[in-house]
Amino acid sequence: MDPRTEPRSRRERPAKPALSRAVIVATAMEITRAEGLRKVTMRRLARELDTGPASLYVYVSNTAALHAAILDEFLGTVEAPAEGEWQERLEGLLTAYTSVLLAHPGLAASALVARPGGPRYLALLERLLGLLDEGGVPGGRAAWGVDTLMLHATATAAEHAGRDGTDGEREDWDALAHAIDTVDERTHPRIAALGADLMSGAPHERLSWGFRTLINGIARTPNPFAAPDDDAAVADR
Amino acid sequence: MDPRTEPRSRRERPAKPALSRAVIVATAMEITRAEGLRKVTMRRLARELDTGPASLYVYVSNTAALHAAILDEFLGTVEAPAEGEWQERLEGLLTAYTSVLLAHPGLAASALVARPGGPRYLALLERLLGLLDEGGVPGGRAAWGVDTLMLHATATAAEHAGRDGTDGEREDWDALAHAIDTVDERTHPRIAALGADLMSGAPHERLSWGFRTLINGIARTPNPFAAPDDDAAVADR
DNA sequence: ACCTGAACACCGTTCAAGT
DNA sequence: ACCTGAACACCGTTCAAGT
Repeated sequence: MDPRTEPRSRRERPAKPALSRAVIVATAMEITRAEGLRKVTMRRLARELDTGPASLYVYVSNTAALHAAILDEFLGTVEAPAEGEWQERLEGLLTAYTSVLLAHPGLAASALVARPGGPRYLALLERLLGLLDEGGVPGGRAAWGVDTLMLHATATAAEHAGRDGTDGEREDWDALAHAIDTVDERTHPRIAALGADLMSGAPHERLSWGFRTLINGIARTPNPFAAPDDDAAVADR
Repeated sequence: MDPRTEPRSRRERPAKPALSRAVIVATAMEITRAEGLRKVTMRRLARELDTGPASLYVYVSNTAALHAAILDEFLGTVEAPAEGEWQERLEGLLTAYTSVLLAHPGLAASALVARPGGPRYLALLERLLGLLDEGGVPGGRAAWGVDTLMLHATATAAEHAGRDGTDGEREDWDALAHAIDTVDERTHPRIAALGADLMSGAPHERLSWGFRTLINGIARTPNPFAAPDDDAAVADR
């Protein structure tokens, strides 16, 4: 088994795989895991599968649909915490969702634009609604709130996944921090007064505060479309 | 001045404009207004300016920086309402910001990724912080909350600007609505119970509820990083 | 009937070679 | 010293022509 004596082709191709939707999606997920969703292009996929890009259109209607299928697949890996108060489990589930998006650059941006509706998405939705119900949040508020919570998680991930961390991103942050630091206190009194508070906190602390903020707001903001269920009181935290 | 007798070249070129950052940004804004930010590419811009794409890199470091400059310019057109309670004016200002993003497809997506830090962005931030201060929201919560409010507005706009409204978008929505309608009530009890509530409400009603939800949450969720200012009480609405 | 090569219409960015 | 033509390395999608 000495790797030096073992002959090895540059890339092991077990014959040529028969094309199918399943093979395409599986290959796309491999690329996503290795290099991020941005590299999952029709042409790249075709190259990987030893065919021309036109062939893929027999199984996948377009790039957006392919990305949506990959997203739903990844949603299956979101794990909910098993213990704690309902708020903690809710926050944990949302944090896990955010982490999955952050782990694969480009996934978040796609989740923001694609209307997800696959089975894994529905399962995640159900879990979120279950936790809100457990916390006594009225149905109408939970129904609208769950969208807001998902949007917050997705948008936060998209914001962070945008920057490749390479170069200009740090500069942008520094530039904003400097602009806030040196702002004219006559024209921008509030920014000057708050100063460092505006840039404080690690990303995960900001995310956690955002979830708690939303949960508190959802619990106490009546949905004007739902049956009157406004008597519920939920404790702040 | 009869337009039929007035000779008119296919495109009036007042000689060839001297290249400069200002000319590039101005031309880019024209394209954005007419066809959306997505059409603002280095090559398209170069074509419009009668030169090669390489020439633009003398004045603009890359496409992302150009898009950020355009965004900040558009932020200057966000108008705040002059009357009403602080919550109404805050919601109005955020709605105006959202409308600007929605008016120019691609702007929202860019706002989500680019760290905005231009003068118009700072002015908008100041106005938002001023309104939160007027409402008695403690500084630490306002400092973190303002980011959350902007993110919610930006993400909502990005979500809606993604769909060109052309074709597959309606199908996606119908598919999700159908999936929710026909969900198995044993595996997905909460989705089944809430049913139509999950899809109810016009986009602007959802957006408004989202802002109110966030404002309510921000006012009553302590910022763990700021000085203790937890005694503030703000009425629900 | 099913599949796909080749084409159409684009991209961002760099760099060597010109003025 | 300054500017840019041309090249490199890509895109998504369609459709006529093949098997």
